[in-house]
Amino acid sequence: MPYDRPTLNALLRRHGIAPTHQRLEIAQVLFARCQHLSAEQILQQVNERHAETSKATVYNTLNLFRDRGLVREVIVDPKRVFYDPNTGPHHHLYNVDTGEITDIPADALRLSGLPELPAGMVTEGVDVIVRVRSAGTSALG
Amino acid sequence: MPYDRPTLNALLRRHGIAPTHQRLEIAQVLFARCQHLSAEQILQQVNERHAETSKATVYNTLNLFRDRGLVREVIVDPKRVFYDPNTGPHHHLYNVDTGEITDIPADALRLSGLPELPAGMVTEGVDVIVRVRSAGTSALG
DNA sequence: TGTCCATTGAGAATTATTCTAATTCACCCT
DNA sequence: AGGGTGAATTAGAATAATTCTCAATGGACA
Ligand SMILES: [Mn+2]
Ligand SMILES: [Mn+2]
Ligand SMILES: [Zn+2]
Ligand SMILES: [Zn+2]
Repeated sequence: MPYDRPTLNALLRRHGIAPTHQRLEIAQVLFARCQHLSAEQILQQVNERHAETSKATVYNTLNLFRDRGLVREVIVDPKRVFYDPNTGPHHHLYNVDTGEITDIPADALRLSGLPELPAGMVTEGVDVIVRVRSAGTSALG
Repeated sequence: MPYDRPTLNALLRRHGIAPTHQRLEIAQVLFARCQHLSAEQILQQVNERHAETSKATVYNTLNLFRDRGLVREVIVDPKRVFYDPNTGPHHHLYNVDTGEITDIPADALRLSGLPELPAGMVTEGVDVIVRVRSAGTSALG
Protein backbone atom coordinates (compact mmCIF):
# COMPACT_ATOMS: atom_id res chain seq x y z
CA MET A 1 0.00 0.00 0.00
CA PRO A 2 2.05 2.91 -1.28
CA TYR A 3 -0.66 5.46 -0.55
CA ASP A 4 -1.44 5.51 3.15
CA ARG A 5 -2.59 8.65 4.96
CA PRO A 6 0.83 10.10 5.86
CA THR A 7 1.99 9.66 2.26
CA LEU A 8 -1.10 11.34 0.83
CA ASN A 9 -0.77 14.07 3.41
CA ALA A 10 2.76 14.83 2.27
CA LEU A 11 1.73 14.58 -1.38
CA LEU A 12 -0.94 17.26 -0.96
CA ARG A 13 1.39 19.52 1.03
CA ARG A 14 4.08 19.16 -1.59
CA HIS A 15 1.55 20.50 -4.11
CA GLY A 16 0.57 23.41 -1.90
CA ILE A 17 -2.79 21.90 -0.93
CA ALA A 18 -4.01 21.99 2.67
CA PRO A 19 -4.77 18.35 3.50
CA THR A 20 -8.31 18.37 4.83
CA HIS A 21 -10.24 15.25 5.64
CA GLN A 22 -12.33 15.39 2.46
CA ARG A 23 -9.33 16.08 0.25
CA LEU A 24 -7.48 13.12 1.71
CA GLU A 25 -10.47 10.88 1.09
CA ILE A 26 -10.65 12.00 -2.51
CA ALA A 27 -6.90 11.63 -3.01
CA GLN A 28 -7.16 8.17 -1.50
CA VAL A 29 -9.78 7.12 -4.01
CA LEU A 30 -7.76 8.53 -6.89
CA PHE A 31 -4.34 7.18 -5.97
CA ALA A 32 -5.19 3.91 -4.24
CA ARG A 33 -6.23 2.09 -7.34
CA CYS A 34 -4.75 4.15 -10.13
CA GLN A 35 -7.78 4.42 -12.39
CA HIS A 36 -9.55 6.98 -14.53
CA LEU A 37 -12.64 8.09 -12.66
CA SER A 38 -15.39 10.63 -13.24
CA ALA A 39 -16.47 13.09 -10.56
CA GLU A 40 -19.62 11.06 -10.02
CA GLN A 41 -17.66 7.83 -9.54
CA ILE A 42 -15.33 9.54 -7.10
CA LEU A 43 -18.27 10.94 -5.17
CA GLN A 44 -19.75 7.48 -4.85
CA GLN A 45 -16.53 5.80 -3.80
CA VAL A 46 -15.73 8.48 -1.25
CA ASN A 47 -19.14 8.10 0.34
CA GLU A 48 -19.19 4.31 0.13
CA ARG A 49 -18.78 3.66 3.84
CA HIS A 50 -20.60 6.65 5.25
CA ALA A 51 -21.55 9.85 3.48
CA GLU A 52 -19.25 12.63 4.51
CA THR A 53 -18.32 14.53 1.37
CA SER A 54 -20.58 16.66 -0.78
CA LYS A 55 -20.76 16.86 -4.52
CA ALA A 56 -19.63 20.49 -4.41
CA THR A 57 -16.51 19.52 -2.52
CA VAL A 58 -15.68 16.75 -4.96
CA TYR A 59 -15.84 19.19 -7.87
CA ASN A 60 -13.96 21.90 -5.94
CA THR A 61 -11.27 19.43 -4.99
CA LEU A 62 -10.85 17.94 -8.44
CA ASN A 63 -10.47 21.41 -9.96
CA LEU A 64 -7.96 22.28 -7.25
CA PHE A 65 -5.99 19.07 -7.79
CA ARG A 66 -5.98 19.76 -11.51
CA ASP A 67 -4.83 23.36 -11.12
CA ARG A 68 -2.02 22.25 -8.84
CA GLY A 69 -0.91 19.49 -11.18
CA LEU A 70 -1.86 16.62 -8.90
CA VAL A 71 -4.17 15.06 -11.47
CA ARG A 72 -4.94 15.63 -15.12
CA GLU A 73 -8.21 15.64 -16.98
CA VAL A 74 -8.87 13.09 -19.70
CA ILE A 75 -11.24 14.38 -22.38
CA VAL A 76 -12.55 11.45 -24.39
CA ASP A 77 -16.27 11.42 -23.70
CA PRO A 78 -18.38 14.50 -24.35
CA LYS A 79 -20.62 13.55 -21.42
CA ARG A 80 -18.12 13.75 -18.57
CA VAL A 81 -14.55 14.49 -17.61
CA PHE A 82 -12.31 11.74 -16.25
CA TYR A 83 -9.55 12.36 -13.74
CA ASP A 84 -6.19 10.68 -14.06
CA PRO A 85 -3.78 10.50 -11.11
CA ASN A 86 -0.97 9.73 -13.54
CA THR A 87 0.35 13.12 -14.63
CA GLY A 88 3.44 11.80 -16.37
CA PRO A 89 3.48 11.65 -20.16
CA HIS A 90 1.38 8.75 -21.41
CA HIS A 91 -1.57 8.10 -23.67
CA HIS A 92 -4.96 6.44 -23.58
CA LEU A 93 -6.91 3.59 -25.01
CA TYR A 94 -10.63 4.33 -24.87
CA ASN A 95 -13.28 1.66 -25.33
CA VAL A 96 -16.25 3.58 -26.70
CA ASP A 97 -18.59 0.69 -25.85
CA THR A 98 -17.70 0.14 -22.22
CA GLY A 99 -16.28 3.56 -21.40
CA GLU A 100 -13.14 1.90 -20.06
CA ILE A 101 -9.94 3.93 -20.24
CA THR A 102 -6.53 2.24 -20.20
CA ASP A 103 -3.09 3.79 -20.08
CA ILE A 104 -0.62 3.46 -22.91
CA PRO A 105 2.92 4.10 -21.65
CA ALA A 106 4.61 7.03 -23.34
CA ASP A 107 7.47 4.91 -24.63
CA ALA A 108 5.13 2.33 -26.18
CA LEU A 109 4.34 4.78 -28.93
CA ARG A 110 6.60 7.03 -30.93
CA LEU A 111 5.37 10.35 -32.27
CA SER A 112 7.53 12.12 -34.83
CA GLY A 113 7.13 15.18 -36.97
CA LEU A 114 5.06 17.48 -34.81
CA PRO A 115 4.56 20.59 -36.91
CA GLU A 116 6.28 23.71 -35.68
CA LEU A 117 3.85 25.96 -33.89
CA PRO A 118 2.83 29.42 -35.02
CA ALA A 119 4.91 32.06 -33.26
CA GLY A 120 3.72 32.83 -29.74
CA MET A 121 2.24 29.43 -29.04
CA VAL A 122 3.62 26.96 -26.56
CA THR A 123 2.72 23.31 -26.35
CA GLU A 124 0.87 22.28 -23.22
CA GLY A 125 0.66 18.60 -24.04
CA VAL A 126 0.06 16.02 -26.72
CA ASP A 127 -2.79 13.60 -26.15
CA VAL A 128 -3.11 10.43 -28.14
CA ILE A 129 -6.43 8.61 -27.84
CA VAL A 130 -6.83 5.19 -29.41
CA ARG A 131 -10.56 4.66 -29.75
CA VAL A 132 -11.52 0.99 -29.84
CA ARG A 133 -14.74 -0.92 -29.68
CA SER A 134 -15.59 -4.51 -28.94
CA ALA A 135 -15.41 -6.46 -32.19
CA GLY A 136 -18.83 -7.01 -33.74
CA THR A 137 -20.19 -3.72 -32.49
CA SER A 138 -21.04 -1.69 -35.53
CA ALA A 139 -21.19 2.06 -35.81
CA LEU A 140 -24.31 1.71 -37.93
CA GLY A 141 -27.77 0.80 -36.68
CA MET B 1 -17.06 27.35 -54.74
CA PRO B 2 -16.75 23.58 -54.74
CA TYR B 3 -19.86 23.12 -52.61
CA ASP B 4 -22.90 24.47 -54.43
CA ARG B 5 -26.37 23.06 -53.91
CA PRO B 6 -26.30 20.30 -56.53
CA THR B 7 -22.97 19.07 -55.17
CA LEU B 8 -24.21 19.02 -51.57
CA ASN B 9 -27.40 17.36 -52.73
CA ALA B 10 -25.43 14.55 -54.30
CA LEU B 11 -23.14 14.33 -51.29
CA LEU B 12 -26.06 13.74 -48.93
CA ARG B 13 -27.67 11.21 -51.24
CA ARG B 14 -24.41 9.35 -51.57
CA HIS B 15 -24.43 8.98 -47.78
CA GLY B 16 -28.02 7.79 -47.70
CA ILE B 17 -29.38 11.05 -46.35
CA ALA B 18 -32.55 12.60 -47.77
CA PRO B 19 -31.51 16.13 -48.75
CA THR B 20 -34.04 18.39 -47.07
CA HIS B 21 -33.80 22.15 -47.07
CA GLN B 22 -32.49 22.32 -43.48
CA ARG B 23 -29.97 19.56 -44.01
CA LEU B 24 -28.61 21.30 -47.07
CA GLU B 25 -28.29 24.56 -45.16
CA ILE B 26 -26.37 22.80 -42.41
CA ALA B 27 -24.16 20.93 -44.85
CA GLN B 28 -23.50 24.23 -46.59
CA VAL B 29 -22.28 25.81 -43.37
CA LEU B 30 -20.08 22.83 -42.58
CA PHE B 31 -18.51 22.30 -45.99
CA ALA B 32 -18.35 25.81 -47.38
CA ARG B 33 -15.62 27.01 -45.12
CA CYS B 34 -14.07 23.83 -43.83
CA GLN B 35 -13.93 24.64 -40.13
CA HIS B 36 -14.57 22.99 -36.80
CA LEU B 37 -17.88 24.28 -35.49
CA SER B 38 -20.05 23.61 -32.46
CA ALA B 39 -23.78 22.94 -32.74
CA GLU B 40 -24.44 26.42 -31.39
CA GLN B 41 -22.18 28.04 -33.98
CA ILE B 42 -23.82 26.07 -36.76
CA LEU B 43 -27.27 27.07 -35.53
CA GLN B 44 -26.26 30.73 -35.61
CA GLN B 45 -24.70 30.59 -39.06
CA VAL B 46 -27.60 28.69 -40.54
CA ASN B 47 -30.06 31.28 -39.25
CA GLU B 48 -27.89 34.26 -40.09
CA ARG B 49 -30.01 35.56 -42.95
CA HIS B 50 -33.43 34.54 -41.74
CA ALA B 51 -34.32 32.02 -39.05
CA GLU B 52 -35.54 28.83 -40.64
CA THR B 53 -33.91 25.99 -38.75
CA SER B 54 -34.52 24.96 -35.16
CA LYS B 55 -32.03 23.91 -32.55
CA ALA B 56 -33.56 20.42 -32.44
CA THR B 57 -33.02 20.00 -36.16
CA VAL B 58 -29.41 21.10 -35.92
CA TYR B 59 -28.73 18.46 -33.28
CA ASN B 60 -30.74 15.81 -35.13
CA THR B 61 -28.90 16.56 -38.32
CA LEU B 62 -25.44 16.60 -36.81
CA ASN B 63 -26.05 13.23 -35.17
CA LEU B 64 -27.36 11.90 -38.47
CA PHE B 65 -24.37 13.23 -40.40
CA ARG B 66 -22.05 11.69 -37.83
CA ASP B 67 -23.79 8.32 -37.92
CA ARG B 68 -23.59 8.26 -41.71
CA GLY B 69 -19.93 9.25 -41.74
CA LEU B 70 -20.43 12.67 -43.32
CA VAL B 71 -18.76 14.46 -40.43
CA ARG B 72 -16.80 13.46 -37.37
CA GLU B 73 -16.91 14.72 -33.83
CA VAL B 74 -13.87 16.38 -32.29
CA ILE B 75 -13.71 15.92 -28.52
CA VAL B 76 -11.27 18.42 -27.08
CA ASP B 77 -13.38 20.65 -24.87
CA PRO B 78 -15.52 19.15 -22.11
CA LYS B 79 -18.08 21.91 -22.65
CA ARG B 80 -19.12 21.18 -26.21
CA VAL B 81 -18.63 18.91 -29.20
CA PHE B 82 -17.14 20.26 -32.41
CA TYR B 83 -18.05 18.93 -35.84
CA ASP B 84 -15.44 18.35 -38.50
CA PRO B 85 -16.38 17.99 -42.17
CA ASN B 86 -12.99 16.43 -42.82
CA THR B 87 -13.46 12.71 -42.15
CA GLY B 88 -10.15 11.63 -43.60
CA PRO B 89 -7.33 10.70 -41.24
CA HIS B 90 -5.80 13.81 -39.70
CA HIS B 91 -5.12 15.32 -36.31
CA HIS B 92 -5.78 18.50 -34.39
CA LEU B 93 -4.08 21.45 -32.84
CA TYR B 94 -6.21 22.90 -30.07
CA ASN B 95 -5.61 26.34 -28.60
CA VAL B 96 -6.98 26.05 -25.08
CA ASP B 97 -7.04 29.85 -24.73
CA THR B 98 -8.95 30.79 -27.85
CA GLY B 99 -10.77 27.52 -28.48
CA GLU B 100 -9.43 27.49 -32.02
CA ILE B 101 -9.01 24.09 -33.66
CA THR B 102 -6.62 23.59 -36.58
CA ASP B 103 -6.03 20.53 -38.71
CA ILE B 104 -2.73 18.68 -38.73
CA PRO B 105 -2.42 16.61 -41.91
CA ALA B 106 -2.06 12.90 -41.24
CA ASP B 107 1.26 12.68 -43.02
CA ALA B 108 2.75 15.58 -41.05
CA LEU B 109 3.03 13.33 -38.06
CA ARG B 110 4.25 9.77 -37.78
CA LEU B 111 2.83 7.42 -35.15
CA SER B 112 4.66 4.16 -34.55
CA GLY B 113 4.35 1.36 -32.05
CA LEU B 114 0.66 1.26 -31.34
CA PRO B 115 0.25 -1.53 -28.80
CA GLU B 116 -1.57 -4.61 -29.99
CA LEU B 117 -5.15 -4.61 -28.80
CA PRO B 118 -6.67 -7.12 -26.41
CA ALA B 119 -8.46 -9.86 -28.35
CA GLY B 120 -11.90 -8.88 -29.54
CA MET B 121 -11.20 -5.17 -29.84
CA VAL B 122 -11.03 -3.29 -33.09
CA THR B 123 -9.58 0.16 -33.56
CA GLU B 124 -12.07 2.82 -34.53
CA GLY B 125 -9.58 5.65 -34.83
CA VAL B 126 -6.54 7.31 -33.37
CA ASP B 127 -6.90 10.92 -32.36
CA VAL B 128 -3.88 13.10 -31.70
CA ILE B 129 -4.57 16.41 -30.01
CA VAL B 130 -1.77 18.93 -29.63
CA ARG B 131 -2.86 21.28 -26.89
CA VAL B 132 -1.24 24.69 -27.14
CA ARG B 133 -1.74 28.00 -25.45
CA SER B 134 -0.71 31.52 -26.30
CA ALA B 135 2.76 32.12 -24.85
CA GLY B 136 2.64 34.00 -21.57
CA THR B 137 -0.64 32.47 -20.51
CA SER B 138 0.04 30.51 -17.38
CA ALA B 139 -1.85 27.53 -16.08
CA LEU B 140 -1.55 28.88 -12.56
CA GLY B 141 -3.54 31.74 -11.13
C1' DT C 1 -12.22 30.92 24.78
C1' DG C 2 -12.90 33.93 20.81
C1' DT C 3 -11.41 35.65 16.19
C1' DC C 4 -10.36 34.67 11.51
C1' DC C 5 -10.12 32.76 7.19
C1' DA C 6 -10.35 28.69 4.52
C1' DT C 7 -13.31 24.94 3.63
C1' DT C 8 -17.52 22.70 3.20
C1' DG C 9 -22.06 21.94 1.55
C1' DA C 10 -27.26 22.36 0.37
C1' DG C 11 -29.47 23.70 -3.09
C1' DA C 12 -30.17 26.75 -7.03
C1' DA C 13 -28.36 28.07 -11.53
C1' DT C 14 -26.28 27.16 -15.92
C1' DT C 15 -25.91 24.98 -20.17
C1' DA C 16 -25.11 21.41 -23.83
C1' DT C 17 -27.73 17.91 -25.42
C1' DT C 18 -31.70 14.84 -25.76
C1' DC C 19 -36.53 13.83 -25.58
C1' DT C 20 -41.62 14.31 -26.45
C1' DA C 21 -45.37 14.84 -28.91
C1' DA C 22 -47.56 17.54 -32.13
C1' DT C 23 -47.32 19.93 -36.58
C1' DT C 24 -45.63 20.41 -41.13
C1' DC C 25 -43.74 18.94 -45.36
C1' DA C 26 -42.26 16.37 -49.43
C1' DC C 27 -43.48 13.21 -52.43
C1' DC C 28 -46.42 9.98 -54.70
C1' DC C 29 -50.80 8.45 -56.62
C1' DT C 30 -54.90 9.36 -58.85
C1' DA D 1 -54.88 19.93 -58.59
C1' DG D 2 -56.34 17.20 -54.30
C1' DG D 3 -55.43 13.75 -50.74
C1' DG D 4 -52.79 10.12 -48.24
C1' DT D 5 -48.58 8.88 -45.83
C1' DG D 6 -44.44 8.53 -43.51
C1' DA D 7 -40.51 11.19 -42.62
C1' DA D 8 -38.77 15.60 -40.98
C1' DT D 9 -39.18 19.56 -38.19
C1' DT D 10 -39.97 21.95 -34.04
C1' DA D 11 -41.30 24.31 -29.44
C1' DG D 12 -40.61 23.44 -25.34
C1' DA D 13 -39.76 20.31 -21.50
C1' DA D 14 -36.47 17.15 -19.58
C1' DT D 15 -31.82 15.54 -18.42
C1' DA D 16 -27.48 15.77 -16.46
C1' DA D 17 -22.59 17.48 -15.74
C1' DT D 18 -20.70 21.22 -13.78
C1' DT D 19 -20.59 25.68 -11.53
C1' DC D 20 -22.31 29.11 -8.43
C1' DT D 21 -24.13 31.24 -4.10
C1' DC D 22 -23.73 32.09 0.24
C1' DA D 23 -24.58 30.55 4.85
C1' DA D 24 -22.58 27.29 8.22
C1' DT D 25 -18.53 24.97 9.92
C1' DG D 26 -14.10 24.30 11.85
C1' DG D 27 -9.28 24.31 12.69
C1' DA D 28 -5.29 27.36 13.95
C1' DC D 29 -3.85 30.33 16.89
C1' DA D 30 -3.73 34.58 19.98
MN1 LIG E 1 -13.74 21.28 -15.36
MN1 LIG F 1 -23.51 13.62 -29.46
ZN1 LIG G 1 -3.97 7.77 -17.77
ZN1 LIG H 1 -10.23 18.46 -38.47
